[in-house]
Amino acid sequence: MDSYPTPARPCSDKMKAKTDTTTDTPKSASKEQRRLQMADIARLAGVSTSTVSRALSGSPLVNDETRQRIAELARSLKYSINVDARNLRLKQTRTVAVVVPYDNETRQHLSDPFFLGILGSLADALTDRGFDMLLSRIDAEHLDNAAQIFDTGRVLGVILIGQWRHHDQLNQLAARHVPIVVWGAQLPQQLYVTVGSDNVSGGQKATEHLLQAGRRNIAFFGDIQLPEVAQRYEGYCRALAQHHIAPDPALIVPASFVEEGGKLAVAELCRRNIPFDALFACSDLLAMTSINSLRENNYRVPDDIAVVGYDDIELARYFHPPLTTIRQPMAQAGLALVDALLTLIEEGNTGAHLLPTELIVRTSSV
Amino acid sequence: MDSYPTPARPCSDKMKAKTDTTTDTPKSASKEQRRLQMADIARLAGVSTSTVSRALSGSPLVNDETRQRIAELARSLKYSINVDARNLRLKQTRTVAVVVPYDNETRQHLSDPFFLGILGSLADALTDRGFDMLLSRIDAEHLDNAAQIFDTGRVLGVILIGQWRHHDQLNQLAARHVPIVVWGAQLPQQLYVTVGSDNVSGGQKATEHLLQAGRRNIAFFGDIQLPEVAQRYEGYCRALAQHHIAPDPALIVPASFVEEGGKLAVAELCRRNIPFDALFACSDLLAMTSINSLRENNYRVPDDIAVVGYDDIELARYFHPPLTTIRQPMAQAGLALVDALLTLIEEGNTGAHLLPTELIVRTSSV
DNA sequence: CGCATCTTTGCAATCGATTGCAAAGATTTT
DNA sequence: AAAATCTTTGCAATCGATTGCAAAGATGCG
Repeated sequence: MDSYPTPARPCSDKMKAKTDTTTDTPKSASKEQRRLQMADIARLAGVSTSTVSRALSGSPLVNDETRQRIAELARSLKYSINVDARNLRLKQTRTVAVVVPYDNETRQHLSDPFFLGILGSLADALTDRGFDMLLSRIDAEHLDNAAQIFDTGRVLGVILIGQWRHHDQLNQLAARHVPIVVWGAQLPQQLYVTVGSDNVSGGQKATEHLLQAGRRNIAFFGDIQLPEVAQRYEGYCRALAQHHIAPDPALIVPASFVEEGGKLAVAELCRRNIPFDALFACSDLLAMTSINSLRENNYRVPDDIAVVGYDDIELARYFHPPLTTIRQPMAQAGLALVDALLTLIEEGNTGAHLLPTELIVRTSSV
Repeated sequence: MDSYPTPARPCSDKMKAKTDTTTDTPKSASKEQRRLQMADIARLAGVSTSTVSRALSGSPLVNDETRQRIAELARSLKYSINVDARNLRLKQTRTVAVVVPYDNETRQHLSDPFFLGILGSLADALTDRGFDMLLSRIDAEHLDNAAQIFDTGRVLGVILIGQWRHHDQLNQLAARHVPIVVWGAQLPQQLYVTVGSDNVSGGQKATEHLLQAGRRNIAFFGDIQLPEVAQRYEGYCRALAQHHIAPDPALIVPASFVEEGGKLAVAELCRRNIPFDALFACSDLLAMTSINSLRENNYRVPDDIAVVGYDDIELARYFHPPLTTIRQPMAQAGLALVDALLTLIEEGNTGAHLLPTELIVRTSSV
């Protein structure tokens, strides 16, 4: 592995010192002016860099009038402090890593609208709190690589969007004291912090809603290997149990979130000729592709098949028919993830955070 | 403005020096071990930091066997280099800023699926080339604030997703030699680099397609204040002109990209009782919300009104009816933006980049 | 007027890496 | 065996900021 690339443009200290004594190199200085630094401000203000540093950081050790002058100068020259140097000296940073796993097999990159939405919500939450956001992608099969970005010291913690099947890797990270918060489901023996919606009650609400509508053969579309989906499935089973219905294994289709998941799942049900009158899909995307397939197979939605999705992505309401779904509070999600990370760093692990879900009834189910 | 916050956790150099001579402070050292640094590796390997540095960066100046040993040690201890320190010394960075404007009035944050998609595509392109991505948001009315992140020295350039109406501000940035590439339309007297799809030909293709289908009263939905939309409008006019049709001002509705844009636009047309048999919407989102409104007003799509969108977001094909649209090549977009930025930095401004558009015919128009 | 106190500033060490140069050790040449 | 060369390593300066301490200047008090 080529972890430590050779620097592209070496620079010679001694040569620099030489040219310093001479006047400006005419060629490069003409266009590409050197970035402004604190020493420049100091020179122009006739003070030392100490004073500039103190002035700009609001230290009481500097005369008010001096501070004004320096601040004005810095502003007028559009000087911005070199954050790398500052971070190095202070051993601190205001940057948070946000990591999005991608599935190496399906090459599915950052495409699910729900995850993209979370990203937007995170950008908002971090910006509001004055943090920068370093976005990166990692192979979903090696979530533990998320630690690397932390080890480089550029970020104070990591937010990982998507838990996948790698509970163990995440536990290892937590054991190494990597400050990490994961969007996903809370699991037993979990050392890391999760933020996620209450999947069990979400699944239960969706199923209960379909049962209330008189449906009895409710198909479940989703990959139970994924913890979040597994919990939604548990909610599904609970709701059925309350109505004294045993879950029918034939109605459980392990549809993945990939592109044609819904199509394949519907085809599977049709092929096996299994009667069903409702469908709970574990994501809105899955619900939408499923509805399209149902339509192609001459099922009417909701008349023949009532459909409930999950997520409440923005387009759910614009779909035809508008999608009944379980809303995960996206705006809250970003805030909750950021707060969880900051709390983790300051106070240690305070456990998992569950966000409430809400049944949004539109016309795909009634 | 509070641009220079006071550091939260000051650290005393002299005190550090004192504790260094004593043994470990039992309390803090027990759990929160200090981050590993090059000096540690050097000490454990029995060499100097120079050698470690050279070994990890693959310099030929170090003995192969020594390099092996050091590399192995670093790997086993999961040592990662401190990127801030390295960047500071080398005066270089492998980080690119990606800036997404948000509309302060509508508080519309990062929600259009197309922009989110570009983001994903950028994340891919940057990761592939070994760059990190620093994501931030700025007020769309002050695009020039995008320079600030560059002035801090943390990024080698800026990619701005969305041009809005602020051609002038962007030109100022370019004049200041901020390396910036903008997703948007090429305009006259443009100093900065843009990457965008060929909006004129895109608009033309969409309109031509509707004309071919025999439609004659084609409504145009979009905010012509935005350069990209203006160009699509120009394409619309050209196509009409080729068929000797004069654009009818009554059919031009300045729908914005906000949530209920389509609904309002359709309502406006209905209210004014203007006959139309086709609709070209300047984004898929707009097309979708418009179709929903049309349906509520008892128009059939495409029988009564043929609709063409723009973008070809993933959900366009899953919509009902599946959306005819102009595809902007999203995956290419990320690559093109990154390449344009790198070229700009290395070779200076080489002009605007136009990506081809493609008419994707689905059932909303035929 | 002299000395103590307070306010304001600058010097210099420091953060963790990189690299030119010098020098030690190994190897070859004469 | 001595000199020349090559290989490998370490020293120390450097990147741009921060901050403890010392010191200069201003002010107050007896």
